[in-house]
Amino acid sequence: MTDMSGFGPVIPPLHEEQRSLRQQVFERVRAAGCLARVEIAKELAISPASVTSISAELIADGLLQEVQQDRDTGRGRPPVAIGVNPDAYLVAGIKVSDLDHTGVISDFSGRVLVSITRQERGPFQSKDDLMALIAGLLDDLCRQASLTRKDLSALGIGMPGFIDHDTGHVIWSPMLRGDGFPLAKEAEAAFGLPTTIDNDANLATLAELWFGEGRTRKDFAVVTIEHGVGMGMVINHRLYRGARGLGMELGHTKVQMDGALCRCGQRGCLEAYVADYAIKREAETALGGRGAGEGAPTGRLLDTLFARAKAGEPGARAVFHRAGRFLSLGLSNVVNIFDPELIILSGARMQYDLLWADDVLNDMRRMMLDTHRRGPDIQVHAGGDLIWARGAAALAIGHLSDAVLGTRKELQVS
Amino acid sequence: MTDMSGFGPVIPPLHEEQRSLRQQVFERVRAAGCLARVEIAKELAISPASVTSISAELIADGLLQEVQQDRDTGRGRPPVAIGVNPDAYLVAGIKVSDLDHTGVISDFSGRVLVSITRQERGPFQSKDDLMALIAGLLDDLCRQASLTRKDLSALGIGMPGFIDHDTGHVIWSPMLRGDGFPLAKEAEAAFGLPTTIDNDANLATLAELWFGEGRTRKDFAVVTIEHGVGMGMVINHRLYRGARGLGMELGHTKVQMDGALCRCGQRGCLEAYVADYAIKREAETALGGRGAGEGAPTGRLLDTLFARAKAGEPGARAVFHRAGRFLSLGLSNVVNIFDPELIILSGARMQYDLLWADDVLNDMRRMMLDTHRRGPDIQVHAGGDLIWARGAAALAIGHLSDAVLGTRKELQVS
DNA sequence: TCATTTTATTTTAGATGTCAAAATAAATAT
DNA sequence: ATATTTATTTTGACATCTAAAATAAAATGA
Repeated sequence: MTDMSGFGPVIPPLHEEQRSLRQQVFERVRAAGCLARVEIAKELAISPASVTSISAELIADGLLQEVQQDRDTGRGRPPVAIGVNPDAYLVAGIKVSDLDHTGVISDFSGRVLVSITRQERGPFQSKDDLMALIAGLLDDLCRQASLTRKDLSALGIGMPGFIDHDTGHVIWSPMLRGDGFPLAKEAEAAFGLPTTIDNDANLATLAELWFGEGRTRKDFAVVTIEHGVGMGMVINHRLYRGARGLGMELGHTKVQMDGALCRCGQRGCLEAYVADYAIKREAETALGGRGAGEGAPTGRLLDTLFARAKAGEPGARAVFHRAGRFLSLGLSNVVNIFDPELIILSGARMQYDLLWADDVLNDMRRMMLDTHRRGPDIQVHAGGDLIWARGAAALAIGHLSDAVLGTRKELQVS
Repeated sequence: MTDMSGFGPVIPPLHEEQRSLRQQVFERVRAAGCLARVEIAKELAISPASVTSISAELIADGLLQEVQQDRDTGRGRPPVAIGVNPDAYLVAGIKVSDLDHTGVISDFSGRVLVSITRQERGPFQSKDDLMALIAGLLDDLCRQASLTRKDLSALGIGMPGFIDHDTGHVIWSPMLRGDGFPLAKEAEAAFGLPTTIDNDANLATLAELWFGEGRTRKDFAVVTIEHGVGMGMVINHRLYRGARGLGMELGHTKVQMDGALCRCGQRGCLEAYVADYAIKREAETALGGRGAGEGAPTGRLLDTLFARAKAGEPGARAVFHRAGRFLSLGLSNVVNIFDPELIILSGARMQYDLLWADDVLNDMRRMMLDTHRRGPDIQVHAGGDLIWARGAAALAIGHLSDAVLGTRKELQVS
């Protein structure tokens, strides 16, 4: 270091991180459902006077509204609670995948108005096929809700693969044969809606952050087992997407040198031991033709395998046992890296409870560093398909409210 | 979700993250070395009027000063640059380890006034031994600089192990036989200096963030190979320590189920293949007694092994080759998780260039997901021992300047 | 040389956002 | 009905930041 070169981190101006009081008040009300002005003032440590003027503005803008609450208070003037105005905006959230597609229309308070679930296997070869699929889901949703696209204010889309949320580009997706393309931009053009996109694991994580257990947690990880293995990470109440937007690919971290073949073409990826397709290919061997028949869908095959394992069949048990062991190894790596207070195991495959049996979690704890503290809480959310679409809706609402609250500029479809 | 329960993340008030303009101006000047008022205004997108008043205040407080610069400008009134006042405070940074201990005294502008390096193997059994070691280093530094402890304003201490920076507790350290203890607090009491502590890998990372290549990078990882394998991660210009303060333990992520024995007692840790001691135990076998003699220090043994490998001896090469392969696997996991733009390999063992030979880095790139983008830059900093102590000094300066700038409260030894 | 131009900084006079304190409102308790 | 309690709003003040004008300090060009 020469004398005049300076030192210390070169931090860019912080305008983006600064959340205005206006925005903080809104987010606090949204988080609480409804909240009296006094409580807002107390929680944010600002004066009641400020809360009055800010909330008056937000109410005038139609974003918040006063809500009636049942009296259970003691003496004194009763507080009047403020909540998000559900009718401020409507948004759609859509998640497409290689088989299961889901969608919701949600109001501005996060309530799901209508939802759809559809199973439809590709072939999705071109981006046009994909756009058509999304358009179909969007139209079905609108029809079901007796709305038109014009009634919506934002759209969130999720899909598997490498999705660059920041730029709105699909870099690569197993659903897409060709090159990636700027999905967000094209969806905005096609549907006339400001569109935000993300990968499916991040949607599940957003759903937990916005609607689930993660709401009150500062940091947590969500690990999904579907066709692949995904992870989403919340750091300091925000979804962390990796330094350049494409990280958190737990499924492709290596757990074995020159190990099992992964669909990504490499060897030893966690996914190649734990994902859907990895279990399936072992199931075919283990069941030895006594399975659900040649060419049966993965779900049927795995269900059969699981039943056999539960019935005590050694071959079937061994398949789940190995998958569980590698999962525990992968989870211990997450703990050793991130030290989260909570890990949520999410996704339909979590119905196979052998994957997270006690011995799996004990294995994980054994492989964690001993720092004389409680390990992370583990929760399993085998919940329904709608999780994904609700995450997409959260994506849309988040983007929308940032746009509306951040600057006063009108939201524009650029 | 019921109706009144709210949704969206529950974010606590942001007072801590809000950096005052005062602080931003200071940090920008520090980062640049010296900077004219106009440029500060431009970079922070604030008015020159604000810069005038803020910088006047900072100069009056003795934190900044106007500095003379050579004129190379065109017409117009020449800008007058502002820089950190080096004499505002002095701090000490000390890093202790199982063998090599280093320390520096640095002025407020980060310049190293005096430094010491000492080799001294334990036994450090009790915290008293450790405190005595630190006291000795501190006194040596002061003597060498003709200062007393009272001339210093802050102390940063780093050591290997699980160090909880936030609470100032040593949870566990290989240097300590017994339980952990509140090192920061006890050092404050013993030396009369506000003390901040961290683990050694984080010091190396801070040194890069404050003084090195990392200054201009938003995100990067530092991987250290010493007696163990450590990692530090910078996310958004800040050192990230994991959700609960004890993460980033790359050395103990598992790269092999039931693999090689690690000094932590578990099997398959990356460290058990790549660290100092892991190579050493293979070296003893590979050299078969032709090494540096029974009981030779690790460094001598590894140097011998490296020389043999460079000379082409197959057994010696094989040892480095295996370590390199596992290192590449570990690094690819870092990339797949964090997607950093830069990875810095740091530490004295990086002088063994076989560890990061082209085929190792190519292996790493092969194991990274292909996202059609450039992989992370890789840099190797085999630099001197002072890195660690300078990182500790950065820790102290950062803490000190936050305290001085954040609130106007006088810094107090609590 | 000295007015002109250019660029940097400071001064000045608001605009804005926030708060403390006082005033008002709306309930319960006596 | 009146006092008490709690919530909210109003008011006036203060601090922060800005735009615009004024001033400062240099090079340029007559």
